Amino acid sequence: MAETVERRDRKAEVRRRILKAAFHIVADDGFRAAQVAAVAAAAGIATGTVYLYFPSKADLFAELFRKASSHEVAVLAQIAEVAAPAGERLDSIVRTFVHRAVRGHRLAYALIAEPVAPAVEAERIESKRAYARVFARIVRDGIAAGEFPPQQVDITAACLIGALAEAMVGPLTPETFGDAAGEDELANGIAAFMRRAVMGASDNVQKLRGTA
Amino acid sequence: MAETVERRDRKAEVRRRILKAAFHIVADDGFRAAQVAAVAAAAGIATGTVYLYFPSKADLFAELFRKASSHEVAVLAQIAEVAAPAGERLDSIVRTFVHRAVRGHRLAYALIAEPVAPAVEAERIESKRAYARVFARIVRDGIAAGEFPPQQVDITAACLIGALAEAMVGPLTPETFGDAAGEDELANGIAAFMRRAVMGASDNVQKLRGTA
DNA sequence: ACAGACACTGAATCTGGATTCATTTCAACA
DNA sequence: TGTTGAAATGAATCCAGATTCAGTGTCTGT
Repeated sequence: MAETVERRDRKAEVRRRILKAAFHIVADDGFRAAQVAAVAAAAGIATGTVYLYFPSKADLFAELFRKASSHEVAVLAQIAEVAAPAGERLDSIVRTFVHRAVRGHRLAYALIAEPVAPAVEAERIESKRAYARVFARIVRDGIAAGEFPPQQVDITAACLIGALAEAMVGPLTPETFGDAAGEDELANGIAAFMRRAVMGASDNVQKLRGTA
Repeated sequence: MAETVERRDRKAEVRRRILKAAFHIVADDGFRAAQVAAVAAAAGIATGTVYLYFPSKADLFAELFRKASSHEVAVLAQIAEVAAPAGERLDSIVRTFVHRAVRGHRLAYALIAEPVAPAVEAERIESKRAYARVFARIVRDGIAAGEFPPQQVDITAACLIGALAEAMVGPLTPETFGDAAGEDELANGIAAFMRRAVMGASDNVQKLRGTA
């Protein structure tokens, strides 16, 4: 008979191992390579065993996606909390996002743009909302501080994550990765776009202020 | 025998009928509802007949996607050619895009965000490039006219189409369509975002200029 | 009116994985 | 060491559709 601790730990450990194996497959070769049999093999268990820990493939990968993307969001959310002008925080976020995406380009592509099963797509949509909340907070702060002009915060936030994602899709696409401009140029371009988009100003306003 | 004009016309007509039937299915219920058998039934032919006109389902829907999306792009491209300040042209484009998307929301969702087969996804990527070219042209004109500040045009263009698409995904999602703000508010919000993003100014600069 | 050639039909086949489950192995307790 | 329930196995099964093709019309030119 016997139930506890040792066994519970062992089960938890196997579960973690499955998620880890699945993560590595996705981070290396994307969701396209992520069959249940491949995950099981990578985890060193039999195919059927996966189903003792997850009700279905969709559940497994939805959980995986949620964990991976919420980690990414958390990294950015931390930056968003720093005590600094909103414009600077936005800048840091873009740079961090681009840097991490380029470094782990296959994973980034999987999280941002790779076709996935509907249940996983639902997690992606939720993750975009989470990113949008991070942006929304910064924009609200910026408006409150008089740094940004008044605007429809939720729309701005959706536009910002959309802009960031789309600007990265090209450069991250596995078949053509590496073709495009360098990371810095890309980050600068996106950051400049975003600065203008939220401030309606940046350099321009500086210039005008100076001129005035 | 006989490669008659009559026959050729008839074949072309059947081909058109298949595409039209497929289009209606996608426009009504999305790609998810678009099985070959359903298309055949809607076109009033047998399943196998579809394969006399298209080498595979993927080819059929790739062509369909290409036609539908290039029509949308053409509509916007026409607006982009009008002789008017770049800022105004951008505004018209957003309004037209939002209006058409809301009116045909199921189709818009299918073209913008619905999960599709890889071959169709490739067409979506190409269509995004086409949208980006329309934006790029306007941005270039705006810079040349001194209306917009210098910027990395290709990045701006990618960001613009990303922003536009992402801002529409929420409102267009079939399950929640109709929940969100009205069309005008949405279009205004997006247009304002884009104006700021390309001009780094809009109202703000006006204000500052007036103040100076 | 007939022979080909061509076009259409739709039930049967094929396919790539996900999922199941009868069987085997393991681990804890007597 | 034997018994028992839990855990693991992986080959067999299932599945949803795409694709095929042998059989059946339909048209064309003579």
